[in-house]
Amino acid sequence: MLKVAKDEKTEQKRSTAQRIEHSLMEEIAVGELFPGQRLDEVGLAERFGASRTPVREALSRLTAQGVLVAGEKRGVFVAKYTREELSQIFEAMHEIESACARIAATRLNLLTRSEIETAQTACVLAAEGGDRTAYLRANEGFHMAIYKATGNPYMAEIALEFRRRTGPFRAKKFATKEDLIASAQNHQELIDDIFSEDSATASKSMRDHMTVSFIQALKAN
Amino acid sequence: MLKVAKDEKTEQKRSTAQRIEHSLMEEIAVGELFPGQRLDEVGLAERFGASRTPVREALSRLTAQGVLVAGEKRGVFVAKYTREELSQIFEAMHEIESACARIAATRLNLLTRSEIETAQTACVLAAEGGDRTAYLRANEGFHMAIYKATGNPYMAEIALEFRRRTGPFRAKKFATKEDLIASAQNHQELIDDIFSEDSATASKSMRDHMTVSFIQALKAN
DNA sequence: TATCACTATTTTGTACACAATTTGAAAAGT
DNA sequence: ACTTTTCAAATTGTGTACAAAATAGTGATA
Repeated sequence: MLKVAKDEKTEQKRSTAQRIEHSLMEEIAVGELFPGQRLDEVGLAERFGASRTPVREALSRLTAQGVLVAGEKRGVFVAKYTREELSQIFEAMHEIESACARIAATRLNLLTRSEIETAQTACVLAAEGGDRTAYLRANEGFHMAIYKATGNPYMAEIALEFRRRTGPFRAKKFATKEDLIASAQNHQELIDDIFSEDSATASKSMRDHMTVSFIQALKAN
Repeated sequence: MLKVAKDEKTEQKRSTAQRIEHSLMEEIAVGELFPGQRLDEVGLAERFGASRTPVREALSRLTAQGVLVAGEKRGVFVAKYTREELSQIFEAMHEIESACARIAATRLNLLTRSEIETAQTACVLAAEGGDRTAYLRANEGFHMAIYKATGNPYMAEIALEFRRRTGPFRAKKFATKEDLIASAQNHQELIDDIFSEDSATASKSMRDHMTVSFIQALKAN
């Protein structure tokens, strides 16, 4: 198979339902679908050129993941959180991220160190270039490299789930090039502490990083 | 509405799909459906007197929650974990439970203290009666009372999700009445430490409780 | 006997249609 | 003018049918 075919497979995944699910997830993460927006089954069916059945399956799964919520009225909506709820979500994410850093610090190896550094390089490049979208992606990659370094796919899974749920809200805080550069510098300190292989230091450093990040995000929402 | 009607509503919830979802979740938690077992869409449809449509929705949601997994062959299966995977899941659960205990210790109030004590009373009663099923339920209630005491529904949500995923595996370790009583006594120590309102003590106590619990569970699986 | 190919059967994915709720609005009555 | 009731339209939930895909089984050939 050629590269193109592989890319197509990555895009199409398997079924129509999965294609719709991933498309919606992407649109929510990027912010094309804004929080609170209602998702109409028939409308989506027309948009994707499918029937309601696969659309329903996609919506159902996204709801189970917490990316969408069933409103008290009819319809499902892109999850929208009050500042209070956002604060609670960030508190939970805070705990999980720092647990990841703590575990990762005890399990580092050459491969995972290298992957974290590579991801950080991408962050720095995107920040210096002032490319906001690229930085958002690189930032995800950086945190995912840390998740992977835990060697625990289940920790990684929940960390990633929170990251998805909060994506639209965290993205807001990156307005200027200076924001990007400041974030990338924060990463560097975090890396140093994780690479010290002292779990307490790593955990505390991640706590600080996330605290800063969340306070900025709360201000922007 | 009469009490009976309310119970019926609790049982039926809302839609056929949700009824099936909860029934399956229950059966998995109790162990009627054992890990690795294949779930057949048409078979379930007949069993629940419904068509494949709501069955598919239920299976889809349970898969998104990690209770079921899509096998490499056809069909969905009750999640089955190797001892290695189980160990990783327990590690993650370990982190989350102790984070819950830490947060709960800082946010206790009269209501949540009372709810934790009530849940513990139910545990002790079930343990002394040697009623394994009742103890399993009471134990869930006890941990859920702690989750609730965090005041953070999102922490509670992920903790509960792990609890569901590991239900069948943790249940195995409760074989004799002595197992139940020992577990209930462990609870009491944990309560004392959480009620001390010192977050570090509470967290450490939960870590110890879960460590013991998981080691026993790993032995039994 | 083993391997390959082809067919048949099971199973999954999607479309469509219908039934059951719910919401919103209009109309009627106080 | 405000409440209540009724009705219509939109929307969701479920059943059924059909198409596509995959697995298992059977047979043929080397």
